[in-house]
Amino acid sequence: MSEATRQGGVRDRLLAAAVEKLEASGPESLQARPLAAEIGASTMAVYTHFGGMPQLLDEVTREGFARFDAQLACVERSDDTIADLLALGIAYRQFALENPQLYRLMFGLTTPGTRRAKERDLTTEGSPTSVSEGISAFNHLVDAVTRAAESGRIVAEDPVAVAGQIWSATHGYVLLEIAGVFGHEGHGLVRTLQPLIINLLVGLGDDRADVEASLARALDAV
Amino acid sequence: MSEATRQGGVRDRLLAAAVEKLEASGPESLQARPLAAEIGASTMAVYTHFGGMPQLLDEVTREGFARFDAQLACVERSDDTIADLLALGIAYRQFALENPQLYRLMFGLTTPGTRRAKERDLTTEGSPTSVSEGISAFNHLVDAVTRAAESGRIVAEDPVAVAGQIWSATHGYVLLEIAGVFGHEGHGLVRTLQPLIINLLVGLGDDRADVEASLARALDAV
DNA sequence: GTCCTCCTATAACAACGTTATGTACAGGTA
DNA sequence: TACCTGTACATAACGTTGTTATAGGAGGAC
Repeated sequence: MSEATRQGGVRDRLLAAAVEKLEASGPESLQARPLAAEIGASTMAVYTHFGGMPQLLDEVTREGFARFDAQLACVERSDDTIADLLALGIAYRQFALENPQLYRLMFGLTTPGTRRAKERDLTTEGSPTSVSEGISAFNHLVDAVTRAAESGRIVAEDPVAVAGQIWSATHGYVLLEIAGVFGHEGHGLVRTLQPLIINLLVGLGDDRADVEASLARALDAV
Repeated sequence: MSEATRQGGVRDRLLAAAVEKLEASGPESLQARPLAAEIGASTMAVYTHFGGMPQLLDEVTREGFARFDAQLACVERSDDTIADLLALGIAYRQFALENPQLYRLMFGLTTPGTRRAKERDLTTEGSPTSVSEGISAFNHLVDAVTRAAESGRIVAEDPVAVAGQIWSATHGYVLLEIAGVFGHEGHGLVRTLQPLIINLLVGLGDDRADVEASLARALDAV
């Protein structure tokens, strides 16, 4: 373990290997023995550094939200608040499609493969810590909605509720796209997600032509 | 096994026990030994009747879609096509909230707890059979959208695409509600789902007051 | 040097999915 | 009736999983 240990602690390398392996081979491949072997350590490393596989999964979830938050924070702001909102949605979808396994784990949709983690409650399965951290990523959306409302483009008396609506729509679409419902050639994006968000924003008070112009602007900004 | 065998075959009782246990204790509790013991049989019953735990999970998924389809089929039609559409959404949410574990399994969001089912592809994880059967349930929505478009309430040149939009929104909201994001007192329904669908339908061309009237009608019909 | 603490490797345990083996019971054929 | 065939079942075993117990070793405090 002489040279392997050099690049970061055992804990960090274990966590990094877990995140990578999750996306590569799915959650059921996150097993204590192969994971530890991958970084040249023994199984005990999982228990001394995390306490067990469920806690390691929690840390993977936390790491996922951190990356998610970082990616959403990269979205720049312009004077077109709707374009900013749409750009946020584009970044949201991009993260989910690039990290589908991580995305599902983050939102409690992945069942922990660990057998003995039966104490988890169903309704709070998003894991208590991860939900509160997920709020950080959610706040990006609330901010964008608030700015869009302040700019007069949409009506949002309750920005949190409006953000919840947009979140629901995007979340649902992204999961269905990951599941392959819309086909694998990106047809779903222009046939479903873009019209969905456009229609929703029109319903929220914006003009359709203005939304489409903002969408074009957001797509160019990528 | 004298009296236990009487009520239905071993296969049916095994499947019924699996569905019940899934909703009661989560997917990781679907284990061969306890399941077989629950109906007074030995573990081999799982293999003679299903071939293994993954196939049993597939059958549970199929059963879920059958129940889902049956529940959606119960929604009656009226001359208010938007009210019918909303009633379908109400039934959709009701099924998902009453069978959250089954719902997540159906849409491939639950990782099979069985370790050796590694051959599953990520993009087709909705499982090949279940997606095609899920289309049956989806067709209820497409029909409702088509009728709403024909009645002139909304504009839907591509009813399948519009149905996909409504599906995405409802699916996403329901999953977030199951995850407990909107709190557990049903605030999410009136603050998020109802405004979301209303705004979406307004964006699709209907009048806001008409949508709200139809929603009231759909809620009364329950 | 001595002690203390943390981390680690090895080995073992219970439980899981799965498979192999032997047995009991059903239905057809003579 | 007697025999054969095949399906369904119970028992036991195998490999792998998460986890735990135990012993060994590295690095600082005094």
